[in-house]
Amino acid sequence: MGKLHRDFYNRDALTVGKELLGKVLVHEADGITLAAKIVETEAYSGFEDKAAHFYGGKRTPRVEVIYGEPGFSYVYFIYGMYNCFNVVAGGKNDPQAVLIRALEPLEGLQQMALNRFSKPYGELVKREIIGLTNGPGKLCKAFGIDKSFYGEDLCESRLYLEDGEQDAAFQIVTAKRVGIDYAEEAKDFPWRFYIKDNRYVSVK
DNA sequence: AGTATGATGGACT
DNA sequence: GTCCATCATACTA
Repeated sequence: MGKLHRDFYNRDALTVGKELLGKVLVHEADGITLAAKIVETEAYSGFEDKAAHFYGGKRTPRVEVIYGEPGFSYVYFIYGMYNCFNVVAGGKNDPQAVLIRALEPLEGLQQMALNRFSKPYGELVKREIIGLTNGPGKLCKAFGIDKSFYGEDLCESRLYLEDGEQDAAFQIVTAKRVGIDYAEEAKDFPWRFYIKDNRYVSVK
């Protein structure tokens, strides 16, 4: 069960987005390990993607990390309340990113419950259990991912990705991306990927 | 089931 | 001042 290394990320976002399904996101925080399987992703790819924060080659401090080496984290703050976590793909000066949209918790459920709802896992009702990590803002809260994780090297830090179980036989569903109605023709690009029938997927 | 609405603040023009 | 790669809650049915 190895940590994913730089070459994995050094491809276009559509490929990386698909292949990230079934992989495991791990955060080692203060002696507590949080781990969860990636079940939903979205690709943001290239200068022509009107939904992407780097559309048209826009290059501001916020998106700078996306123009750098692959395998780093791009975290952004949205709607005044939430953080979203992306993996930088593609090569240098080739902007590609994969938004992690949903996870299936594997380890550290107690801490995730505390992070999300400020109460122990045993007190969660069913919809809260699903709600731990079934959205991009939710999973960041559960994993304790905030702006301080901007630019983390996922190949070298407390936050990383590793291979999933080998028996992960699943079907990949391809769908439109979520929350980008402003993006004209790009809003219909089929660049969202999720594991069919997984209950943690945010939008079916 | 679905639809609507308000929260809340940083990035950018 | 405007725009968000969202979410929780409050409705209607």
